[in-house]
Amino acid sequence: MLNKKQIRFCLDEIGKMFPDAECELTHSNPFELVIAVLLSAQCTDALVNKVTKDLFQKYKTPEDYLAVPLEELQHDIRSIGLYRNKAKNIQKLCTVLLEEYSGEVPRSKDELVKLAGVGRKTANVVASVAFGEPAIAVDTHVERVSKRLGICRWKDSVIEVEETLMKKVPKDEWSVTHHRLIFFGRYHCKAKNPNCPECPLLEVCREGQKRMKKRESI
DNA sequence: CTCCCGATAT
DNA sequence: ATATCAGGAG
Repeated sequence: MLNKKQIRFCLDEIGKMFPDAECELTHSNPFELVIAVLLSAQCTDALVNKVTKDLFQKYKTPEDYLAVPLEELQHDIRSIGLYRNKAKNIQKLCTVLLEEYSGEVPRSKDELVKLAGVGRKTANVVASVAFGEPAIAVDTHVERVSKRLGICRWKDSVIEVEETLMKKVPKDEWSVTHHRLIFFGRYHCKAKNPNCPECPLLEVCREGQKRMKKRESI
């Protein structure tokens, strides 16, 4: 496990690598962001953006998503994958938005996670990106990177990872750090071929050092 | 825990 | 061919 100083080093170095890390899901309001993040489960941002380009032209409001049959919405998001669950959740979510929140996206995480298809990660993203609340959404990248670096333990659950990050990262850096960890995981510390040889964190990364040794022996 | 699921990179 | 992708619900 990394100590406080080592974690500070990691955050600073990752900050240098990705100073402008931000949400890559295209959206122009909180409602579009909720839809985009919901769609992004187990799917790349690039593909979500490709689909939402047309989707957001056709559907502007919760009413619009409820005005078409479920099958039509399924068809419109089919290329995303998991489209049956996602289409159903979007219509459920829109119903609740209209009935409980007069068509607006609620700001608090507690309200957000109650919406269909919105779990802890999505709620954190929306709270952070749309409403400026300090939050650390733990997705596949944040989890993998935190575990490889030794910011948390390998066996930690996503909630434990989130709690550890909130404890070890200053609150005013939560949102930036969250995005930088995603960029680091997406473009450098990738699931398949992490770029350990060119990693500025190699000196503190046990996983990276392990992988480098494995390379030498081949 | 399993299921949902197509697109893309490797 | 197979792993992976800004997960969530039952």
